[in-house]
Amino acid sequence: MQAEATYLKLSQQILEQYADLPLQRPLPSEHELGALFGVNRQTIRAALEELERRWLIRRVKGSGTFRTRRYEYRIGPDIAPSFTATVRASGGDPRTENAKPVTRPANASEREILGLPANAQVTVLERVRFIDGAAVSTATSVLPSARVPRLAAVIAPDDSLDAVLRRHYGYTPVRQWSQSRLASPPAQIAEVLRLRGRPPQILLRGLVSCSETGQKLEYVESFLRPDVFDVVTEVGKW
Amino acid sequence: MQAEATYLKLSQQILEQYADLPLQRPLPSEHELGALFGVNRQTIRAALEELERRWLIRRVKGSGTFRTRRYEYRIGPDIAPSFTATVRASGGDPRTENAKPVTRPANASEREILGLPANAQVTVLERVRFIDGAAVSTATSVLPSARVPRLAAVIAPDDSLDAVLRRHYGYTPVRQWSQSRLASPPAQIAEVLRLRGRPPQILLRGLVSCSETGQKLEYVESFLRPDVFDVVTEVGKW
DNA sequence: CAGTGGTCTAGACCACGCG
DNA sequence: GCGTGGTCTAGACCACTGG
Repeated sequence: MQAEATYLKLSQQILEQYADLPLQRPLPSEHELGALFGVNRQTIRAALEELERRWLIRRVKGSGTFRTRRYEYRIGPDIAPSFTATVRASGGDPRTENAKPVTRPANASEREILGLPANAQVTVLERVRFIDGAAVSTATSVLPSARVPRLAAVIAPDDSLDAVLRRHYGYTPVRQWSQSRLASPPAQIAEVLRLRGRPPQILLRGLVSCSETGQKLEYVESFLRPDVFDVVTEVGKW
Repeated sequence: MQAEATYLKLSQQILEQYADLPLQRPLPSEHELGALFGVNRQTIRAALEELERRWLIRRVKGSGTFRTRRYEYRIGPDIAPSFTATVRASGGDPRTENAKPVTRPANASEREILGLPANAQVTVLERVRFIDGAAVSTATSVLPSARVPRLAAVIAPDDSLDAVLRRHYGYTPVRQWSQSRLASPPAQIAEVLRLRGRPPQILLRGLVSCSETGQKLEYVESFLRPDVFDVVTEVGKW
Protein backbone atom coordinates (compact mmCIF):
# COMPACT_ATOMS: atom_id res chain seq x y z
CA MET A 1 0.00 0.00 0.00
CA GLN A 2 1.26 3.40 -0.84
CA ALA A 3 1.45 6.39 1.49
CA GLU A 4 -0.99 9.21 0.82
CA ALA A 5 0.26 11.62 -1.81
CA THR A 6 1.85 14.89 -0.72
CA TYR A 7 -0.77 17.00 -2.42
CA LEU A 8 -3.63 15.25 -0.59
CA LYS A 9 -1.95 15.73 2.77
CA LEU A 10 -1.31 19.36 1.85
CA SER A 11 -4.95 19.88 0.88
CA GLN A 12 -5.99 18.75 4.35
CA GLN A 13 -3.44 21.01 6.02
CA ILE A 14 -4.45 24.01 3.94
CA LEU A 15 -8.08 23.29 4.71
CA GLU A 16 -7.49 23.32 8.45
CA GLN A 17 -5.08 26.23 8.40
CA TYR A 18 -7.41 28.60 6.59
CA ALA A 19 -10.77 27.30 7.82
CA ASP A 20 -11.55 30.57 9.58
CA LEU A 21 -10.43 32.97 6.87
CA PRO A 22 -13.16 35.49 5.96
CA LEU A 23 -14.82 34.68 2.63
CA GLN A 24 -13.56 37.91 1.05
CA ARG A 25 -9.93 37.46 2.06
CA PRO A 26 -7.71 35.50 -0.34
CA LEU A 27 -5.51 32.64 0.81
CA PRO A 28 -1.78 33.18 0.34
CA SER A 29 -0.82 32.95 -3.32
CA GLU A 30 0.26 29.67 -4.85
CA HIS A 31 3.87 30.86 -4.93
CA GLU A 32 3.73 31.77 -1.25
CA LEU A 33 2.10 28.48 -0.26
CA GLY A 34 4.79 26.64 -2.19
CA ALA A 35 7.45 28.46 -0.19
CA LEU A 36 5.56 27.97 3.08
CA PHE A 37 5.21 24.23 2.68
CA GLY A 38 8.51 23.73 0.89
CA VAL A 39 7.05 22.15 -2.24
CA ASN A 40 6.85 23.01 -5.90
CA ARG A 41 4.06 25.29 -7.04
CA GLN A 42 2.51 22.48 -9.11
CA THR A 43 2.13 20.38 -5.98
CA ILE A 44 0.35 23.26 -4.28
CA ARG A 45 -1.83 23.57 -7.35
CA ALA A 46 -2.72 19.87 -7.14
CA ALA A 47 -3.72 20.39 -3.49
CA LEU A 48 -5.85 23.41 -4.36
CA GLU A 49 -7.41 21.52 -7.26
CA GLU A 50 -8.52 18.82 -4.84
CA LEU A 51 -10.15 21.46 -2.64
CA GLU A 52 -11.72 23.09 -5.68
CA ARG A 53 -13.15 19.72 -6.80
CA ARG A 54 -14.77 19.52 -3.39
CA TRP A 55 -16.14 23.05 -3.80
CA LEU A 56 -14.35 24.26 -0.69
CA ILE A 57 -12.38 26.96 -2.46
CA ARG A 58 -12.67 28.97 -5.63
CA ARG A 59 -9.73 30.34 -7.60
CA VAL A 60 -10.01 33.50 -9.65
CA LYS A 61 -7.33 34.40 -12.15
CA GLY A 62 -5.79 37.75 -11.28
CA SER A 63 -7.46 37.93 -7.85
CA GLY A 64 -6.58 34.91 -5.76
CA THR A 65 -8.00 31.86 -4.02
CA PHE A 66 -11.03 32.18 -1.74
CA ARG A 67 -13.11 30.03 0.53
CA THR A 68 -16.59 29.32 -0.76
CA ARG A 69 -20.02 28.86 0.67
CA ARG A 70 -22.86 26.88 -0.91
CA TYR A 71 -26.52 27.80 -0.84
CA GLU A 72 -28.89 25.00 0.04
CA TYR A 73 -31.60 24.78 -2.56
CA ARG A 74 -34.41 22.34 -1.80
CA ILE A 75 -36.67 20.98 -4.49
CA GLY A 76 -39.65 18.90 -3.51
CA PRO A 77 -43.32 18.27 -4.20
CA ASP A 78 -44.43 21.04 -1.87
CA ILE A 79 -41.50 23.40 -2.24
CA ALA A 80 -41.43 26.20 -4.78
CA PRO A 81 -37.82 27.32 -4.88
CA SER A 82 -37.25 31.07 -4.96
CA PHE A 83 -33.74 31.97 -5.98
CA THR A 84 -33.88 35.54 -4.77
CA ALA A 85 -35.35 34.76 -1.37
CA THR A 86 -32.96 31.87 -0.72
CA VAL A 87 -29.89 33.92 -1.50
CA ARG A 88 -31.00 37.06 0.34
CA ALA A 89 -31.79 35.02 3.44
CA SER A 90 -28.18 33.83 3.44
CA GLY A 91 -26.77 37.31 3.09
CA GLY A 92 -25.92 37.22 -0.61
CA ASP A 93 -26.74 39.83 -3.23
CA PRO A 94 -28.78 38.16 -6.00
CA ARG A 95 -29.48 39.59 -9.44
CA THR A 96 -31.23 38.24 -12.52
CA GLU A 97 -30.62 39.36 -16.07
CA ASN A 98 -33.14 38.58 -18.81
CA ALA A 99 -32.11 38.54 -22.43
CA LYS A 100 -34.62 39.83 -24.97
CA PRO A 101 -37.23 37.09 -25.58
CA VAL A 102 -37.18 35.50 -29.02
CA THR A 103 -40.25 34.09 -30.78
CA ARG A 104 -39.83 31.17 -33.19
CA PRO A 105 -41.61 27.98 -34.29
CA ALA A 106 -41.68 25.24 -31.65
CA ASN A 107 -39.63 22.13 -32.35
CA ALA A 108 -40.98 18.62 -31.96
CA SER A 109 -39.82 18.06 -28.40
CA GLU A 110 -41.17 21.43 -27.25
CA ARG A 111 -44.56 20.71 -28.85
CA GLU A 112 -44.59 17.36 -27.10
CA ILE A 113 -43.77 18.78 -23.69
CA LEU A 114 -46.05 21.80 -23.93
CA GLY A 115 -48.86 19.98 -25.76
CA LEU A 116 -48.86 22.33 -28.76
CA PRO A 117 -50.17 21.87 -32.32
CA ALA A 118 -47.91 21.45 -35.33
CA ASN A 119 -47.42 25.06 -36.34
CA ALA A 120 -47.31 26.66 -32.89
CA GLN A 121 -44.92 29.45 -32.00
CA VAL A 122 -42.95 29.63 -28.77
CA THR A 123 -41.31 32.53 -27.01
CA VAL A 124 -37.91 31.74 -25.54
CA LEU A 125 -36.43 33.66 -22.65
CA GLU A 126 -32.80 33.23 -21.59
CA ARG A 127 -31.82 34.32 -18.12
CA VAL A 128 -28.58 34.48 -16.17
CA ARG A 129 -28.46 34.70 -12.41
CA PHE A 130 -25.69 36.34 -10.44
CA ILE A 131 -24.67 36.33 -6.81
CA ASP A 132 -22.38 39.13 -5.73
CA GLY A 133 -21.63 39.81 -9.39
CA ALA A 134 -20.65 36.24 -10.35
CA ALA A 135 -22.75 34.22 -12.83
CA VAL A 136 -24.08 31.19 -10.97
CA SER A 137 -26.90 29.79 -13.08
CA THR A 138 -28.63 30.04 -16.43
CA ALA A 139 -32.24 29.35 -17.28
CA THR A 140 -33.97 28.91 -20.61
CA SER A 141 -37.76 29.21 -20.51
CA VAL A 142 -39.92 28.16 -23.43
CA LEU A 143 -43.48 29.50 -23.42
CA PRO A 144 -46.33 29.11 -25.90
CA SER A 145 -46.41 32.49 -27.64
CA ALA A 146 -50.21 32.45 -27.73
CA ARG A 147 -50.35 32.49 -23.93
CA VAL A 148 -47.87 35.33 -23.46
CA PRO A 149 -48.51 37.79 -26.29
CA ARG A 150 -45.94 40.58 -26.68
CA LEU A 151 -43.79 39.22 -23.84
CA ALA A 152 -40.76 40.99 -25.32
CA ALA A 153 -42.48 44.34 -24.89
CA VAL A 154 -43.70 43.53 -21.39
CA ILE A 155 -40.69 42.08 -19.57
CA ALA A 156 -37.79 44.24 -18.43
CA PRO A 157 -34.19 42.97 -18.19
CA ASP A 158 -34.46 42.63 -14.42
CA ASP A 159 -38.07 41.44 -14.09
CA SER A 160 -39.04 38.14 -12.54
CA LEU A 161 -40.82 35.97 -15.11
CA ASP A 162 -43.09 34.58 -12.40
CA ALA A 163 -44.13 38.08 -11.38
CA VAL A 164 -44.85 39.08 -14.99
CA LEU A 165 -46.98 35.98 -15.51
CA ARG A 166 -48.98 36.85 -12.41
CA ARG A 167 -49.32 40.60 -12.67
CA HIS A 168 -49.46 41.24 -16.37
CA TYR A 169 -51.09 38.09 -17.68
CA GLY A 170 -53.12 37.19 -14.60
CA TYR A 171 -51.92 33.58 -14.35
CA THR A 172 -51.24 31.63 -11.17
CA PRO A 173 -48.20 29.59 -12.18
CA VAL A 174 -47.52 26.33 -10.33
CA ARG A 175 -44.72 23.83 -10.81
CA GLN A 176 -46.19 20.65 -12.30
CA TRP A 177 -43.02 18.58 -12.27
CA SER A 178 -39.28 19.00 -11.82
CA GLN A 179 -36.31 16.81 -12.59
CA SER A 180 -32.65 17.09 -11.60
CA ARG A 181 -29.55 15.41 -12.95
CA LEU A 182 -25.90 16.13 -13.70
CA ALA A 183 -24.88 17.05 -17.22
CA SER A 184 -22.08 18.70 -19.13
CA PRO A 185 -23.40 22.08 -20.29
CA PRO A 186 -23.24 23.28 -23.90
CA ALA A 187 -20.12 25.32 -24.65
CA GLN A 188 -22.08 28.56 -24.78
CA ILE A 189 -23.50 28.08 -21.30
CA ALA A 190 -20.11 27.00 -19.95
CA GLU A 191 -18.79 30.33 -21.19
CA VAL A 192 -21.55 32.36 -19.55
CA LEU A 193 -20.89 30.59 -16.24
CA ARG A 194 -17.15 31.21 -16.75
CA LEU A 195 -16.24 27.57 -16.37
CA ARG A 196 -12.93 26.17 -17.50
CA GLY A 197 -13.77 23.45 -19.96
CA ARG A 198 -17.23 21.93 -19.60
CA PRO A 199 -17.43 20.32 -16.17
CA PRO A 200 -20.83 18.80 -15.35
CA GLN A 201 -23.38 21.10 -13.76
CA ILE A 202 -26.73 20.50 -12.13
CA LEU A 203 -29.40 20.41 -14.81
CA LEU A 204 -32.91 21.23 -13.64
CA ARG A 205 -35.86 20.72 -15.94
CA GLY A 206 -39.40 21.67 -15.07
CA LEU A 207 -42.87 22.31 -16.33
CA VAL A 208 -45.00 25.18 -15.02
CA SER A 209 -48.73 25.26 -15.58
CA CYS A 210 -51.61 27.51 -14.67
CA SER A 211 -53.16 26.63 -11.33
CA GLU A 212 -56.79 27.23 -12.34
CA THR A 213 -56.93 26.00 -15.93
CA GLY A 214 -54.09 23.50 -15.95
CA GLN A 215 -52.77 25.04 -19.17
CA LYS A 216 -49.07 24.42 -19.70
CA LEU A 217 -47.34 27.74 -19.42
CA GLU A 218 -43.58 27.28 -19.34
CA TYR A 219 -40.94 24.64 -19.88
CA VAL A 220 -37.67 25.57 -18.22
CA GLU A 221 -34.15 24.15 -18.38
CA SER A 222 -31.68 25.51 -15.90
CA PHE A 223 -27.98 24.89 -15.25
CA LEU A 224 -26.75 25.53 -11.71
CA ARG A 225 -23.14 25.63 -10.56
CA PRO A 226 -22.67 22.81 -8.02
CA ASP A 227 -19.95 24.80 -6.27
CA VAL A 228 -22.57 27.45 -5.48
CA PHE A 229 -25.76 25.45 -4.98
CA ASP A 230 -26.26 22.45 -2.76
CA VAL A 231 -29.33 21.21 -4.58
CA VAL A 232 -31.42 18.74 -2.55
CA THR A 233 -34.12 16.96 -4.50
CA GLU A 234 -36.81 15.34 -2.40
CA VAL A 235 -39.23 12.65 -3.50
CA GLY A 236 -42.14 11.11 -1.66
CA LYS A 237 -44.20 11.95 1.37
CA TRP A 238 -42.62 14.11 4.07
CA MET B 1 -9.98 37.61 -25.32
CA GLN B 2 -7.67 34.66 -25.17
CA ALA B 3 -7.61 31.74 -27.59
CA GLU B 4 -8.81 28.41 -26.25
CA ALA B 5 -6.11 26.54 -24.36
CA THR B 6 -4.23 23.76 -26.11
CA TYR B 7 -5.41 21.13 -23.68
CA LEU B 8 -9.08 21.98 -24.27
CA LYS B 9 -8.68 21.77 -28.03
CA LEU B 10 -6.83 18.49 -27.59
CA SER B 11 -9.60 17.09 -25.39
CA GLN B 12 -12.09 17.74 -28.18
CA GLN B 13 -9.82 16.13 -30.77
CA ILE B 14 -9.19 13.09 -28.63
CA LEU B 15 -12.91 12.79 -27.97
CA GLU B 16 -13.73 12.72 -31.68
CA GLN B 17 -10.80 10.56 -32.64
CA TYR B 18 -11.59 7.75 -30.24
CA ALA B 19 -15.39 8.08 -30.09
CA ASP B 20 -15.89 4.64 -31.61
CA LEU B 21 -13.29 2.75 -29.61
CA PRO B 22 -14.72 -0.35 -27.90
CA LEU B 23 -15.19 0.16 -24.16
CA GLN B 24 -12.67 -2.54 -23.30
CA ARG B 25 -9.89 -1.20 -25.54
CA PRO B 26 -7.56 1.38 -24.02
CA LEU B 27 -6.75 4.65 -25.74
CA PRO B 28 -3.11 5.13 -26.68
CA SER B 29 -0.96 5.78 -23.63
CA GLU B 30 -0.28 9.31 -22.42
CA HIS B 31 3.26 9.10 -23.73
CA GLU B 32 2.05 8.00 -27.14
CA LEU B 33 -0.64 10.69 -27.31
CA GLY B 34 2.00 13.27 -26.41
CA ALA B 35 4.13 12.13 -29.31
CA LEU B 36 1.13 11.92 -31.66
CA PHE B 37 -0.02 15.47 -30.97
CA GLY B 38 3.46 16.90 -30.46
CA VAL B 39 2.88 18.20 -26.93
CA ASN B 40 4.24 17.48 -23.50
CA ARG B 41 2.77 14.62 -21.56
CA GLN B 42 1.38 17.01 -18.91
CA THR B 43 -0.63 18.78 -21.59
CA ILE B 44 -2.10 15.47 -22.68
CA ARG B 45 -2.85 14.75 -19.06
CA ALA B 46 -4.68 18.07 -18.74
CA ALA B 47 -6.77 17.14 -21.79
CA LEU B 48 -7.56 13.71 -20.35
CA GLU B 49 -8.40 15.27 -16.99
CA GLU B 50 -10.99 17.46 -18.71
CA LEU B 51 -12.55 14.37 -20.30
CA GLU B 52 -12.44 12.56 -16.96
CA ARG B 53 -14.18 15.50 -15.24
CA ARG B 54 -16.92 15.10 -17.82
CA TRP B 55 -17.10 11.35 -17.13
CA LEU B 56 -16.31 10.49 -20.72
CA ILE B 57 -13.19 8.50 -19.93
CA ARG B 58 -11.77 6.68 -16.95
CA ARG B 59 -8.07 6.20 -16.26
CA VAL B 60 -6.75 3.18 -14.41
CA LYS B 61 -3.21 3.14 -13.11
CA GLY B 62 -1.27 0.32 -14.65
CA SER B 63 -3.97 -0.50 -17.23
CA GLY B 64 -4.73 2.53 -19.35
CA THR B 65 -7.43 5.00 -20.31
CA PHE B 66 -10.89 3.80 -21.34
CA ARG B 67 -14.13 5.22 -22.60
CA THR B 68 -16.97 5.05 -20.10
CA ARG B 69 -20.70 4.53 -20.16
CA ARG B 70 -23.16 5.79 -17.58
CA TYR B 71 -26.22 3.94 -16.36
CA GLU B 72 -29.39 5.97 -16.16
CA TYR B 73 -30.93 5.61 -12.73
CA ARG B 74 -34.34 7.20 -12.30
CA ILE B 75 -35.76 8.06 -8.92
CA GLY B 76 -39.32 9.25 -8.64
CA PRO B 77 -42.52 8.94 -6.62
CA ASP B 78 -43.63 5.84 -8.51
CA ILE B 79 -40.27 4.36 -9.36
CA ALA B 80 -38.53 1.83 -7.17
CA PRO B 81 -34.97 1.68 -8.46
CA SER B 82 -33.47 -1.78 -8.78
CA PHE B 83 -29.72 -1.71 -9.16
CA THR B 84 -29.36 -5.25 -10.42
CA ALA B 85 -32.13 -5.04 -13.00
CA THR B 86 -30.99 -1.67 -14.32
CA VAL B 87 -27.42 -2.80 -14.82
CA ARG B 88 -28.27 -6.19 -16.30
CA ALA B 89 -30.65 -4.58 -18.79
CA SER B 90 -27.73 -2.51 -20.05
CA GLY B 91 -25.42 -5.47 -20.43
CA GLY B 92 -23.34 -4.96 -17.29
CA ASP B 93 -22.43 -7.58 -14.68
CA PRO B 94 -23.68 -6.39 -11.27
CA ARG B 95 -22.69 -7.79 -7.91
CA THR B 96 -23.47 -6.79 -4.32
CA GLU B 97 -21.33 -7.55 -1.30
CA ASN B 98 -22.78 -7.31 2.21
CA ALA B 99 -20.56 -6.82 5.20
CA LYS B 100 -21.54 -8.58 8.40
CA PRO B 101 -24.37 -6.63 10.06
CA VAL B 102 -23.49 -4.89 13.31
CA THR B 103 -25.94 -4.25 16.15
CA ARG B 104 -25.43 -1.21 18.37
CA PRO B 105 -27.45 1.46 20.22
CA ALA B 106 -29.19 3.96 17.93
CA ASN B 107 -27.89 7.52 18.00
CA ALA B 108 -30.17 10.54 18.30
CA SER B 109 -30.57 11.22 14.61
CA GLU B 110 -31.32 7.57 13.87
CA ARG B 111 -33.96 7.46 16.61
CA GLU B 112 -35.49 10.62 15.18
CA ILE B 113 -35.63 9.27 11.63
CA LEU B 114 -36.81 5.79 12.54
CA GLY B 115 -39.11 6.93 15.34
CA LEU B 116 -37.42 4.81 18.02
CA PRO B 117 -37.42 5.08 21.82
CA ALA B 118 -34.40 6.21 23.83
CA ASN B 119 -32.69 2.89 24.40
CA ALA B 120 -33.41 1.22 21.07
CA GLN B 121 -30.88 -0.91 19.22
CA VAL B 122 -30.26 -0.73 15.50
CA THR B 123 -28.67 -3.20 13.12
CA VAL B 124 -26.37 -1.61 10.56
CA LEU B 125 -25.61 -3.23 7.22
CA GLU B 126 -22.87 -1.92 4.95
CA ARG B 127 -22.98 -2.89 1.30
CA VAL B 128 -20.74 -2.30 -1.69
CA ARG B 129 -21.94 -2.66 -5.24
CA PHE B 130 -19.77 -3.61 -8.17
CA ILE B 131 -20.19 -3.51 -11.91
CA ASP B 132 -17.79 -5.66 -13.90
CA GLY B 133 -15.61 -5.94 -10.82
CA ALA B 134 -15.32 -2.21 -10.08
CA ALA B 135 -16.80 -0.69 -6.91
CA VAL B 136 -19.47 1.80 -7.99
CA SER B 137 -21.58 2.52 -4.93
CA THR B 138 -21.83 2.00 -1.21
CA ALA B 139 -24.93 1.76 0.93
CA THR B 140 -25.40 1.89 4.68
CA SER B 141 -28.74 0.61 5.95
CA VAL B 142 -29.87 1.22 9.51
CA LEU B 143 -32.72 -1.00 10.73
CA PRO B 144 -34.46 -1.25 14.10
CA SER B 145 -33.02 -4.44 15.56
CA ALA B 146 -36.40 -5.38 17.04
CA ARG B 147 -37.90 -5.63 13.55
CA VAL B 148 -35.11 -7.75 12.06
CA PRO B 149 -34.01 -10.16 14.80
CA ARG B 150 -30.86 -12.15 14.05
CA LEU B 151 -30.31 -10.43 10.72
CA ALA B 152 -26.61 -11.29 10.89
CA ALA B 153 -27.45 -14.98 10.94
CA VAL B 154 -30.03 -14.69 8.17
CA ILE B 155 -28.37 -12.59 5.48
CA ALA B 156 -25.63 -13.99 3.24
CA PRO B 157 -22.83 -11.83 1.77
CA ASP B 158 -24.54 -11.76 -1.62
CA ASP B 159 -28.19 -11.56 -0.55
CA SER B 160 -30.48 -8.71 -1.46
CA LEU B 161 -31.71 -6.95 1.69
CA ASP B 162 -35.07 -6.33 0.06
CA ALA B 163 -35.48 -10.02 -0.68
CA VAL B 164 -34.56 -10.99 2.88
CA LEU B 165 -37.07 -8.51 4.30
CA ARG B 166 -39.76 -10.02 2.10
CA ARG B 167 -39.01 -13.71 2.26
CA HIS B 168 -37.61 -14.21 5.71
CA TYR B 169 -39.40 -11.51 7.69
CA GLY B 170 -42.57 -11.32 5.61
CA TYR B 171 -42.53 -7.54 5.14
CA THR B 172 -43.59 -5.64 2.04
CA PRO B 173 -41.02 -2.84 2.00
CA VAL B 174 -41.93 0.40 0.21
CA ARG B 175 -39.91 3.55 -0.25
CA GLN B 176 -41.48 6.30 1.83
CA TRP B 177 -39.21 9.12 0.77
CA SER B 178 -35.92 9.66 -1.05
CA GLN B 179 -33.54 12.57 -1.29
CA SER B 180 -30.57 13.20 -3.57
CA ARG B 181 -27.75 15.70 -3.35
CA LEU B 182 -24.02 15.99 -4.00
CA ALA B 183 -21.57 15.53 -1.15
CA SER B 184 -17.95 14.76 -0.48
CA PRO B 185 -17.83 11.22 0.92
CA PRO B 186 -16.06 10.26 4.15
CA ALA B 187 -12.46 9.15 3.60
CA GLN B 188 -13.32 5.52 4.27
CA ILE B 189 -15.98 5.45 1.58
CA ALA B 190 -13.72 7.30 -0.86
CA GLU B 191 -11.24 4.50 -0.37
CA VAL B 192 -13.78 1.73 -0.99
CA LEU B 193 -14.84 3.45 -4.20
CA ARG B 194 -11.17 3.86 -5.12
CA LEU B 195 -11.42 7.58 -5.63
CA ARG B 196 -8.41 9.85 -5.71
CA GLY B 197 -9.01 12.39 -2.96
CA ARG B 198 -12.61 12.93 -1.98
CA PRO B 199 -14.44 14.28 -5.01
CA PRO B 200 -18.19 14.82 -4.45
CA GLN B 201 -20.44 11.86 -5.14
CA ILE B 202 -24.20 11.46 -5.40
CA LEU B 203 -25.63 10.99 -1.93
CA LEU B 204 -28.99 9.24 -1.79
CA ARG B 205 -30.91 9.09 1.45
CA GLY B 206 -34.15 7.22 1.88
CA LEU B 207 -36.63 5.74 4.28
CA VAL B 208 -38.27 2.37 3.69
CA SER B 209 -41.38 1.37 5.58
CA CYS B 210 -43.71 -1.58 5.67
CA SER B 211 -46.53 -1.30 3.16
CA GLU B 212 -49.27 -2.75 5.38
CA THR B 213 -48.41 -1.45 8.84
CA GLY B 214 -46.51 1.73 7.96
CA GLN B 215 -43.75 0.71 10.39
CA LYS B 216 -40.39 2.29 9.58
CA LEU B 217 -38.08 -0.50 8.50
CA GLU B 218 -34.88 0.92 7.08
CA TYR B 219 -32.99 4.18 6.77
CA VAL B 220 -30.44 4.05 3.98
CA GLU B 221 -27.59 6.33 2.91
CA SER B 222 -25.94 5.54 -0.35
CA PHE B 223 -23.02 7.07 -2.27
CA LEU B 224 -23.06 6.59 -6.03
CA ARG B 225 -20.23 7.38 -8.41
CA PRO B 226 -21.45 10.09 -10.80
CA ASP B 227 -19.15 8.81 -13.52
CA VAL B 228 -21.10 5.54 -13.44
CA PHE B 229 -24.65 6.61 -12.65
CA ASP B 230 -26.70 9.26 -14.38
CA VAL B 231 -29.10 9.74 -11.50
CA VAL B 232 -32.33 11.48 -12.51
CA THR B 233 -34.51 12.59 -9.63
CA GLU B 234 -38.10 13.35 -10.51
CA VAL B 235 -40.55 15.39 -8.48
CA GLY B 236 -44.24 16.03 -9.03
CA LYS B 237 -47.01 14.55 -11.11
CA TRP B 238 -46.02 12.74 -14.32
C1' DC C 1 9.13 -7.46 -16.27
C1' DA C 2 7.49 -3.87 -19.33
C1' DG C 3 4.20 -0.40 -19.79
C1' DT C 4 0.60 2.18 -17.67
C1' DG C 5 -1.04 6.25 -15.20
C1' DG C 6 0.19 9.06 -10.67
C1' DT C 7 3.16 12.27 -8.55
C1' DC C 8 6.66 15.74 -8.14
C1' DT C 9 10.27 19.13 -9.51
C1' DA C 10 12.22 23.33 -11.94
C1' DG C 11 11.43 26.60 -14.85
C1' DA C 12 8.98 29.68 -18.15
C1' DC C 13 5.50 32.72 -20.28
C1' DC C 14 0.91 34.45 -20.31
C1' DA C 15 -3.91 36.72 -19.45
C1' DC C 16 -6.36 38.76 -16.12
C1' DG C 17 -7.74 41.83 -11.96
C1' DC C 18 -6.94 45.45 -9.31
C1' DG C 19 -4.91 49.54 -7.66
C1' DG D 1 2.53 47.74 -13.45
C1' DC D 2 2.45 44.13 -10.32
C1' DG D 3 0.81 39.98 -8.47
C1' DT D 4 -2.58 36.58 -9.29
C1' DG D 5 -3.83 32.05 -11.14
C1' DG D 6 -3.65 29.44 -15.98
C1' DT D 7 -0.93 26.98 -19.18
C1' DC D 8 2.96 24.55 -21.00
C1' DT D 9 7.58 22.27 -21.23
C1' DA D 10 11.31 18.90 -19.88
C1' DG D 11 12.53 15.55 -17.11
C1' DA D 12 12.34 12.23 -13.29
C1' DC D 13 10.81 8.51 -10.16
C1' DC D 14 7.16 5.68 -8.50
C1' DA D 15 3.15 2.21 -7.80
C1' DC D 16 0.21 -0.54 -9.99
C1' DT D 17 -1.53 -3.92 -13.64
C1' DG D 18 -0.98 -7.33 -16.75
C1' DG D 19 1.13 -10.94 -19.12
